Amino acid sequence: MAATILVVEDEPAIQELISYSLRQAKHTVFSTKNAEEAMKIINEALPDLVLLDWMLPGMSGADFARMLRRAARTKDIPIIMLTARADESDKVSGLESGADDYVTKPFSPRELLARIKAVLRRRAPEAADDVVEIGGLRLDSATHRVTANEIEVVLGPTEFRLLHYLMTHSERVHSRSQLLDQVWGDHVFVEDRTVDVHIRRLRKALENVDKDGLVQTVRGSGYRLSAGQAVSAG
Amino acid sequence: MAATILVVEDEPAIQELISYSLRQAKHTVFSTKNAEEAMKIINEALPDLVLLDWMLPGMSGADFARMLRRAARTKDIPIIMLTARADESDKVSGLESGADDYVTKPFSPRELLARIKAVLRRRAPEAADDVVEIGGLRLDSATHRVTANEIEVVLGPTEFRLLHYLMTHSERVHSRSQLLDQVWGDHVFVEDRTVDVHIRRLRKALENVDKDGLVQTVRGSGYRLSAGQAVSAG
DNA sequence: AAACAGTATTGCGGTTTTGTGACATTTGCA
DNA sequence: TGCAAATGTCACAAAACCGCAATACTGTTT
Repeated sequence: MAATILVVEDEPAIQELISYSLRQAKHTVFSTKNAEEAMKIINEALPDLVLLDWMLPGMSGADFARMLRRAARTKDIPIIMLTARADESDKVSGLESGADDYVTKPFSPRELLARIKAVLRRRAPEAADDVVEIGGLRLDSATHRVTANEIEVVLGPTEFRLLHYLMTHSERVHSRSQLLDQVWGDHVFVEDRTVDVHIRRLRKALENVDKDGLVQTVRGSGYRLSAGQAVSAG
Repeated sequence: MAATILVVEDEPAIQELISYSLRQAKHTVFSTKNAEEAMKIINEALPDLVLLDWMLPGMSGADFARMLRRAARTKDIPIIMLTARADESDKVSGLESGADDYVTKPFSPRELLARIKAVLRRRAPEAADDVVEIGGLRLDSATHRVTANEIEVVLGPTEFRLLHYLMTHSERVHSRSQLLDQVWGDHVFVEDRTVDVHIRRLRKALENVDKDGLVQTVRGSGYRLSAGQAVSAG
């Protein structure tokens, strides 16, 4: 959800407003007043999206958009054009130049954010309908369901993600820290012990379909999901 | 089968005839005399199809079609061109400009409707199905009716579209944003939470026929319509 | 066997996400 | 013009979740 956005807008006031609200929404913002500088920034690192003013000193926004569209490296970056209300033909040429959407000034920060969200979502590859199946347990991310023998296992969001990760990386041992990074997200400050709790919740839910044995503890290392059962001698 | 159609035609008589027969066929119609106005309408919300007169005052139909094809947001809208006579070169250029089909004047409303149906079907293979039935709930988009066990369920327009979408894309989880895009429209700006309210209204209506369990909440992800029950062991 | 270190369980307070009913507007029509 | 249906937002209640920490276990090491 949080993305890196390049804002190309010469009016300081609008520039300020946009940057502020984008940052407020957890996005990372780079901003410039003209196309030339924007180009430099893009050369450094590709943003996830470009907010481009239609009227710019020097190279116009439309021309800049077209340029981005022509270069292989930048042609897939979503572009949202900022146009002045008045003339409709601007919108037309704006979109023709390759923009994914446009927002007419004046606009509310809220609207801008909604548009950004929509464009980013549209660009994101349709979540592949991936279905994983291991040891008689089946997880379908499209329908967001986990079943075993036709019986559904009800899981909370975190347990679902955790199981998803374990299933797509089965047979391997994952330390608690690794799980926190992969399942909770990078740089999240949560106790290692919390993983235990979620593993516990996951196992409990799997007990209902007799599949709790799939989640195994590897003492001193972490956890592992494995179809091969852990046999305790004894 | 009911669709939203934008008619761009400058001759009042023909305009009238077309609008009348389209509405008769349950389509929603927007109409204008020229490309410029048409652009404004499209900026508001995308129609499912555009009926475009080849000859238009100002920007020509062909140019307008090309323009639509170039813009990312509109390039997938089906276009049917209305040409003055069976002039081969017109047809050719018409199709070249990006039209999906063409109809030569004079034409019968019947022929026009057939072409429209064909084009829409080609574009949306799955939406062509007029009747959907899931979990004992039956929705007929032709008669705009929803029934369960012979009993009719009364729904408002939005709830109807929402249910229709969910039924034609059942089992899958849809986020609120996705639902807004699909059910409300491409360029509308409303709160995510609004979806909740309509889901609520939909469920309430379905309660009358004991089918409200079909609409399920997937916490953290969105909603899903499913015939399968969530069986959670205690 | 006692001391340890690593795990399993549970209960709980605090949050976040949903469900709901009420309300202000807008829209279509009578 | 006035009414009724349809809609988008709110504010508050209800649920579902989370992460933590205290406590109970388990397997190892000395």
